Amino acid sequence: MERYNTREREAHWQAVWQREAAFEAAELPDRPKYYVLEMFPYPSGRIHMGHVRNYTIGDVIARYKRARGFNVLHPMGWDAFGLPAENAAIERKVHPREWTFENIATMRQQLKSMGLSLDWSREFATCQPEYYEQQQKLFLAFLGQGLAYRRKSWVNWDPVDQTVLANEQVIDGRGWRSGAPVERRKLEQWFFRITRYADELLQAIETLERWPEKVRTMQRNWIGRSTGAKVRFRLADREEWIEVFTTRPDTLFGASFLALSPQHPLSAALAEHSPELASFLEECASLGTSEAAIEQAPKLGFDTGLEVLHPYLPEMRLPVYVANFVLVEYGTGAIFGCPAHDQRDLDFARRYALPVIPVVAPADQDEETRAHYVRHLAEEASEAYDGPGVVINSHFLNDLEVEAAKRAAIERLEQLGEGEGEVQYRLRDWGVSRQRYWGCPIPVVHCAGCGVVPVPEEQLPVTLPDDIDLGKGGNALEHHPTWKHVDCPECGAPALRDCDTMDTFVDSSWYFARFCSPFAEQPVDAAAARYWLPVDQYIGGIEHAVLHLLYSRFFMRAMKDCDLIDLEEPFSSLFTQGMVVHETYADEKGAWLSPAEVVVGGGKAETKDGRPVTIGRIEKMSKSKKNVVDTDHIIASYGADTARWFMLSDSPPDRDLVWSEAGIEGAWRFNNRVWRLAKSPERSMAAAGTPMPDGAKEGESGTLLRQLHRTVEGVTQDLERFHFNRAVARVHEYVNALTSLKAEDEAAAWVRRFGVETLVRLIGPMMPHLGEELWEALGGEGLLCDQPWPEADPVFLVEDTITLAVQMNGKLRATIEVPSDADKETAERLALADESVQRHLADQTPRRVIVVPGRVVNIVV
RNA sequence: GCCCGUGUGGCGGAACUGGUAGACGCGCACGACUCAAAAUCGUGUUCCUUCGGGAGUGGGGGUUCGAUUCCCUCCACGGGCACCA
Repeated sequence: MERYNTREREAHWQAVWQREAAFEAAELPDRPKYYVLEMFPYPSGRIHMGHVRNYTIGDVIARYKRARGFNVLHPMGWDAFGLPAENAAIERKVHPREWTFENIATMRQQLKSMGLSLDWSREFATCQPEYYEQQQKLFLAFLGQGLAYRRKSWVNWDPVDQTVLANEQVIDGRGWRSGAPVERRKLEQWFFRITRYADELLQAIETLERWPEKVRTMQRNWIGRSTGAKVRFRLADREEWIEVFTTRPDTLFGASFLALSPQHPLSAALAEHSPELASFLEECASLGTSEAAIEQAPKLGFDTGLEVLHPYLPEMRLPVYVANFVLVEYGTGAIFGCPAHDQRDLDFARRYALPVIPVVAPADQDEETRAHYVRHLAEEASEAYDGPGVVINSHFLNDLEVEAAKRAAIERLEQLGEGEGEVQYRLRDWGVSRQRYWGCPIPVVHCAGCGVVPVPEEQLPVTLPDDIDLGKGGNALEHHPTWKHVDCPECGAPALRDCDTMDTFVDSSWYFARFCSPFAEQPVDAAAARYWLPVDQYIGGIEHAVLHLLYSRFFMRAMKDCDLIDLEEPFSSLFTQGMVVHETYADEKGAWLSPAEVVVGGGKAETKDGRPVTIGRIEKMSKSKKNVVDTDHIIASYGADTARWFMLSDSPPDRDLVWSEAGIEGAWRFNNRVWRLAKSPERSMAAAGTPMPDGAKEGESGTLLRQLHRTVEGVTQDLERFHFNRAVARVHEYVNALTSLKAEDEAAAWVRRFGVETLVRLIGPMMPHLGEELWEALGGEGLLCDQPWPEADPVFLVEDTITLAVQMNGKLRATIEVPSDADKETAERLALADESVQRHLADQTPRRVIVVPGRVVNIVV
């Protein structure tokens, strides 16, 4: 039997699409646009199954929207700066640029073999000077607006590699590469003022209706808005104040101490005159920052000997501690401790024998219970009470509910001038400086006389030097003999370039906007951006739920404030797909085995030479567990369409997809089945373009026609809702019906031909190569990718008769055929007349009959 | 600890707004074709059953004529955040 040669035919159609420039987009103002984008890949080496899934989903949407008449933009590029390139350079002695572009070449080829409807004419890599020049312009624009600024900040410092580490690069308090204990250092760093938009970014989450609720929640939590008060505690004996932030001003009368962060400026100042404090601060700095270390670390403090005055009770004095659990980054870096109603404060108070003063009690306690509650909490409890209730022991706040007490407390603070209501965010400004070579250079010069001087626009781009020695560790740009030495653009005196590069998240925060006009002389061309943006459908992994997606939202606002774009929200609809996972295999010694080394069948597995294999957990594909399936191998064996079909068929796209050999085999069978169905001559010959014969609506042909239109309707709905697995199931059902159409008359021949043509149109977005192949075989005009989407004819969506379920007391007893327009009385009469119903009814009289037209008849006895 | 998800056959999963649970696929079994195998096609496949039925969507309870769907509660798994004052 003739077989479908995927390798040859898929390559053929890819070449045709390329030759015809089928997917190159242009701005066509009279047509509705649709911008679909998948998160662009980091060129790490090769495409993995996660990419295949991501780009398959995006391509289905792109091709479907194109068929629906949209002017589709579907571009691709490379997130090409980053640490792995530098590591490869060190390990393999290749230049990061060379390594990166080799990977890009490989991965581009792999993506092309998937048959994606991408506009390759817009391709760029973020490491190209043409791209990062524009990014440097953005940086300078931000600088001009006060959105980029410089300040000293605490960083994770790797003393061996001589570099700053991101939080994610610190594992159990040690540098991820050097293994050396990480130090806290204060360095001059560049920041983007994302906090300026904290409230706006939070508010606007409500408008992102087509984003997953999960992502919206994560962003809300990340921004972390909390309302409370700033309170000034005056130091006894000095005209100085310590500011604290609290969300519980209602518990101020329960305060028994103040605590400063070890990094609080006052802590450092005091340590200058106190060796004991200095050594305590050192101890705090050396403590691990890992989760485990934090969990186990006791609450330690150092009594500074200072005292502050209570803002409401000037006669009351509170001791000031430095405490290891107070974060410098949040609030003011200082807290007041209310042990009765905060667990951490209670732990601390018990350790240092500080007073515990209950000031909130659960409402509706009788006198005795309350007395017991207060005594217990004050004297022995190890758990603080942070529940609701009424305020006690608190002068003017007494008997108020907690929320009312907060308002009253703030009001009094403001009257006294000792504080005011305030909103705090967890969100901090975005530190973008990286002491790395392979990134976008920060376009400023440091001049002894003029300070920080922006590089003038005509001198951009500030390009990375090629002759670089990455072997020395630390910042290679810093070590470069000549690169950093320039004349100050303002005064002409010898000056130094900023040797830091930008965080790679900067590169990905605006690339989607650049795709609208990838070769423009400014970051974005206003007309192109106005036409294409926002991205209508963005697709990617949940791992970017916060950083990338939040930074991009920030960037659009920042660019808007620089008059570079007129947009706030970059992505109107977001879809986060699940991971591709696979069984893990281990041999008798516990060593991991790759799927290629294992033969699986009937729930058992062994190696190819017959040794026993243990089937382990299903996990994300990873090199370390060896449960990786090679994409090239799959595409070479089964073709891209089969891989795509399988990606869509088994699981809903937002859940994890279990890759299985059996699953891909099933998709392969279906691929061939459709090919044979459409290729068999008796099905494709007759009836092209002729009007529907009279008899087609009757009998077997009529049944198939109705199913055809139902399928079109259903698949359309499914694709709109990202229910690809259901669309696949529907197409399966439809193919089953189409194959079993037995009639041989003229009407059947016509329906068969029309049925196959419709099938080809429906599978086009999902299996595009096979679609083109069969479109051609059917004698279709032009390319399938330019054909309109089939329309369901409502006439065929209504049935003459419907099946009605008949229940007795909610249990199914029969099904009956009734005319689809039958009224309640008819349905009830037919149901009661049913033989099976009569048998179950015996002598009983129905007490009640509920008829839901079109659904069910329930007889209650 | 707090905040989200998710629990349905041997497996992946369907079931729109409370109305025939298990669509479709995988796997398995049997059959057809074949000298044989592969491929292909067909039939069956939730469990129990005395073949009348009965049970069943993580467990328990509730609302309803009727619950996978709504409410309460507990359990398991997954994810996010986490000394955030």
